[in-house]
Amino acid sequence: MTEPRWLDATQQLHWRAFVDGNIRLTELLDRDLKSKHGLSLPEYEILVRLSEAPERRLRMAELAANASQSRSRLSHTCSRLESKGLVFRGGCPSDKRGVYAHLTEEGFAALDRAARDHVETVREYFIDVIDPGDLEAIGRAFTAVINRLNAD
Amino acid sequence: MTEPRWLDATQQLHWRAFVDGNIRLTELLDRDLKSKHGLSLPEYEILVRLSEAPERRLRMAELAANASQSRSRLSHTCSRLESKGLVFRGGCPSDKRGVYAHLTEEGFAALDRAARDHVETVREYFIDVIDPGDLEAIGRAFTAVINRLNAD
DNA sequence: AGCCTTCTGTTGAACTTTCAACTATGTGGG
DNA sequence: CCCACATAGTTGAAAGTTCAACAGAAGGCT
Repeated sequence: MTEPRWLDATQQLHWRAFVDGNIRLTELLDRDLKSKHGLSLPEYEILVRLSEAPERRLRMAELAANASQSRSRLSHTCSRLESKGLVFRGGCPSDKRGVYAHLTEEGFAALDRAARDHVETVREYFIDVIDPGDLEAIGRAFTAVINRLNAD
Repeated sequence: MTEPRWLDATQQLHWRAFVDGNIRLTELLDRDLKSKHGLSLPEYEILVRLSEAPERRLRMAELAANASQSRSRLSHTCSRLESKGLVFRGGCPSDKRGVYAHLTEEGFAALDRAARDHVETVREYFIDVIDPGDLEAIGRAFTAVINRLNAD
């Protein structure tokens, strides 16, 4: 067993700031959406992906991949969203195994309402408190992380 | 109702890269710890805080605050860690309501083992794939976020 | 065709987190 | 001292997530 390459003091400081800030920011955004719109952050993310898809519908597998959720989890979450009337599921003609999740009109309206508040909160606690250059750095860095993850 | 200040295209790109990369990175780290050491990321975080505290013990409330968990959640998580023998709870002499969570020797050893793998994974998927300057930017940015959150 | 393997999505059970009480102790004011 | 009120931590049930197993359909091979 070789000695691991521990982070140096500065790296550690930055990493920990990220871990802490990230947890707390995520929690805040989740609470904010829940209290104002009855949507959890993962639910919100699903609605966003659907709203951006052609015809506002996506196959379950693709939606799961876009939202970085397991299929099982998406299945459960979709059932909840369906019972709220924000989403409905329809079959896929070309592949009888397939299922399309569609955003309903009501779902689109709910997303629109939620997004208006959400963006305001994201600004208030993130965008507006950091340096524009640092935002670019974050975008660059996490794009690199995604590429690294995709390389597996 | 005023029109919200939507993010511009570039801000949106960076923010989304962060949201996606962050989810996937967190998931990877969690899975990695679980499969190799049977610890979830939140459990790991708790052990880390305890290991750094004087005498490797902290009051429940303080531990909850450090690890950004609710008291209730910490209580449940601690029970699990206790049943694994990694933590034990003892009373507080000066405040009879109080409870100290202590890291056991076994807990410390388990944390040490886990940390060696964890740091390697953090490097592999984060530290080593991003620019050192971007890491600084991330540290700076999330420190600002934390300060903003604390201002409430 | 028949068979075997892979892929899609769902299901139910186990586990974790959240939420709303609740107990017990501390604190400050009359 | 006594009371009301705040604080520490726990609890159990509800809600959400993970995990393993499953049914049905597609694809490929002989």
